[in-house]
Amino acid sequence: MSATSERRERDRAHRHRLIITAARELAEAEGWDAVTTRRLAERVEYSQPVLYSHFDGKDAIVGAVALDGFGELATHLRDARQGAAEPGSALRAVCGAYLDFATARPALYQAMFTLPTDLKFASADTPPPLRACFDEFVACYRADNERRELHAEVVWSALHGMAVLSASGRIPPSWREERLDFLDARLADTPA
Amino acid sequence: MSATSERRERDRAHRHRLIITAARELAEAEGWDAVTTRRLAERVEYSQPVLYSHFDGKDAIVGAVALDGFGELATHLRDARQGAAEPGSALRAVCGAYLDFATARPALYQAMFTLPTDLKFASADTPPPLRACFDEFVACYRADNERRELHAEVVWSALHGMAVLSASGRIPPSWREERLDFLDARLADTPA
DNA sequence: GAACCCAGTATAGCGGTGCTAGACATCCTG
DNA sequence: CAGGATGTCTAGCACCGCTATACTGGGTTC
Repeated sequence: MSATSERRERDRAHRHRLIITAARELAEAEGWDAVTTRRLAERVEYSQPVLYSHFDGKDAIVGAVALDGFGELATHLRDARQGAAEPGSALRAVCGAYLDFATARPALYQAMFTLPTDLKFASADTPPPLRACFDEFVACYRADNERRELHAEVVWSALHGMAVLSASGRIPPSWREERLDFLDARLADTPA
Repeated sequence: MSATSERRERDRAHRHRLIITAARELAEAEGWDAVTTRRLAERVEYSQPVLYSHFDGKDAIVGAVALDGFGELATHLRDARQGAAEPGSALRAVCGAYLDFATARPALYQAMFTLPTDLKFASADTPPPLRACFDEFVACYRADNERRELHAEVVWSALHGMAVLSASGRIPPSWREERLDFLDARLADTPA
């Protein structure tokens, strides 16, 4: 029983990932409106009910894509922070990387922040990748800064606001760099 | 022909508003998912096609509700700014009023910022109420500040980010005041 | 005053949605 | 090799946004 059931479980996990990546590719190619359960099923070459044996519903699929996105965003931010020439420029680098991510993968960003998902953010069971993203902002402040978490929250809020307001054309995309410089100048850690 | 047709036009305008307020009330009571064209038609006691004689589609109805929201937000922000004891506390008052509005009317705020609408924000034809909201932030900075518009954009972005991130439970709602104080302290106009 | 006309309304229906019950096949187990 | 569990598909439900078509009742004209 073990060998075959193990293989089945592998196949199942493989198909699980297949559904997630197919949903993401379809969304990035044609937008989330095009991601219907029928089209998704057709794309993975299974019938609709199979999707429901892997996920509780469409929202859960979107949530799985979003979770992937948080994982990628976390590494993206970490790379930017660690690649900064000096500690003082870490925040600026992370902020730029954040907006890059949001504009480069709009569909993914949409799944992470504006689409209805099954992701729970209630309390201690925050998904680790989401926490990892937040921690990248926190890490831009000195450890002895008692309010570094609060600062990180505000920075993240500002970046998210800039991302969605510029994506919907409510603020002009032209002065992106100036906004980022301003944000960095005003919200960065005060040097010791 | 004039008297009756004028009355008809009045009736029509009245019904136009009836649809908008019905959509808004339904959304605020049961969320936007519950606002379907059928339920909305039933609520205004007309049949579905009547909605389409007033609006291009559901998105346009949401857009009309959103436009109402921007008008209300503008006056709300103006009241807060003008009610500030001294010019130096205007920004703080406006920011507080903004978050109050977002948390007090979540469905309305959703229509204004996250739902798909027909509102055009492309270029010069920005809807006046939206421009009025933005101008309230600008007015919190001195007129000789050359970058007051840029500052206003960043403040608005931060507030919007705080509104949606706390509404979705990604940042804790507890430290709201501290975040606002921090935002005001760092982003306010530098005194002359 | 009667015939006409037309704006405005409702009925009924189209193609699509997310989701699921039941029939069916396929493979492991005893 | 039969029995049973596992897994998949077909078919369909209730609902969605939206619209073509039929109808009706008031205003206009002869």
